[in-house]
Amino acid sequence: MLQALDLSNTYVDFDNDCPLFHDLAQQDLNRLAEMSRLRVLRAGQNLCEQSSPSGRVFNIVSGSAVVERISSAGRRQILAFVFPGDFVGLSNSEYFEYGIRSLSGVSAYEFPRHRLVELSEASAGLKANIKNIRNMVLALTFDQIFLLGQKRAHERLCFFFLHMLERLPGARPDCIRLPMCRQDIADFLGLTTETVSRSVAKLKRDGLISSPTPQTICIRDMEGVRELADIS
Amino acid sequence: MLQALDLSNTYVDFDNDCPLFHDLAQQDLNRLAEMSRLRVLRAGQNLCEQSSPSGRVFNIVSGSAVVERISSAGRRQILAFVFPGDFVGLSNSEYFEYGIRSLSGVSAYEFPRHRLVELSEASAGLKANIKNIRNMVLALTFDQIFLLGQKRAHERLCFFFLHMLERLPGARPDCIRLPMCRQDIADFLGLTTETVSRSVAKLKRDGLISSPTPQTICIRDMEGVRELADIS
DNA sequence: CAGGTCAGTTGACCCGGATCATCCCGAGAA
DNA sequence: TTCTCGGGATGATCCGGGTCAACTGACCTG
Repeated sequence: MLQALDLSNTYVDFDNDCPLFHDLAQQDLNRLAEMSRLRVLRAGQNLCEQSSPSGRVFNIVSGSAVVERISSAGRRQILAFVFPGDFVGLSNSEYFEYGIRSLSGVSAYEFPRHRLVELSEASAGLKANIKNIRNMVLALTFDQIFLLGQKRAHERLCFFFLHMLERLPGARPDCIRLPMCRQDIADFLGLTTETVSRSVAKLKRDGLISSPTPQTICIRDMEGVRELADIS
Repeated sequence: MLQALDLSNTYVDFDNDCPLFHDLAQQDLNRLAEMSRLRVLRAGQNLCEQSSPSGRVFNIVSGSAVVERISSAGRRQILAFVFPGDFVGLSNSEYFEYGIRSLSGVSAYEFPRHRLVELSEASAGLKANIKNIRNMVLALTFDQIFLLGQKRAHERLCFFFLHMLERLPGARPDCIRLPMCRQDIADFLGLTTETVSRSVAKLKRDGLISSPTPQTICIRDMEGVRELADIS
């Protein structure tokens, strides 16, 4: 990982699996590498602050982070969890409408937004990738709106586990290692930590999941979990 | 309105106030007119069906409609209300992730998505407009996620009134004419009709609003309403 | 080892909003 | 005029999840 810090190196570990870099020509990857800057954060630090001037976008390399919004009344809603390969910061209002905070040690490439946009005008591949990311984000937010508006606590949990299964690198149905604490899950699902605990307990009791440690979830009855999650 | 049906006419009432057509060259407007088709719907009809093949986008000319998602369990969440000038259908997955249903008589221009995208590649103005719309939509969905995850019933109502004040053409603080019924408001805010009624009653009692008819809302204490809405 | 801290769980209780039922009222239709 | 019908309001009751507090266990540090 350390050699990635050396930006003078022509080789940069821009992963082809990641939506932003997927199927790009080497030339585009080089351009991206030139304009990028690697940022390394410890747990609990901000990649960007809510309401600060925007103009930068990020691609997560390692670790995990939350995209969160905090109101003047101090209430917090987590808009998304982001993991290695995820691209964040696309909305281009003048100021960030959210903060991005690391859950663990995080490293991420930071790009000046206007330069990335310029390059995307010249590269059909990059442009298509950004478009795909935009659409994915919008689809995810629609799912979340439905979840918050219509689902019960234990249904939200089931949805959350399936969501993590899809998005968390390395997650498998029989072993999902959650990198976030109960408070983060609660603030993502519009619940409290107590309700998250109780809902997990209920799902365990009903034999749908097991949870050897609080951070590990094993899906026991995928059919049942899917049903409750009510995937449309 | 009827003459707009005559698409052979070089003049088409593409309104400059509307985000899609804003500041476009006459040449672009003409191209748009060529590829468009005017659709006229009665109340309760669908502009597009959830899960049907997508590939079309819409610009509302008159009337109002809802963007809704209905789950297999039959629960409904309204993702947005759309009004004259609004542009809908941008997300380009293969199938519509939502249905668009008219609340009243609606007329709307329908564009083939791929042709609109092609034209946007050639027209900087159109491209910028579409980008702005995308960003607006994303900002709105973030607001809605925060609302559904964190706010109380009467706070949701206050937010809703301010939201309508901004988005509903012709709305003024002392007179907001709501084109949707209580059930629609409830399904937008993640509440029930009864709770909507009771919350409106409470806001009236507290002197924040008045409501001469169920469809008319007058904001009496803008400061108080803003406070409760907790605009970030 | 004791003591402190912090995440998570569990129990007791409460309350906001859902549910169910009834009533009201304005718009048509006969 | 009367009847019906559908949207909205209101009352009674219930319950899911919030609130508050106590407890547990892992992991520190002195």
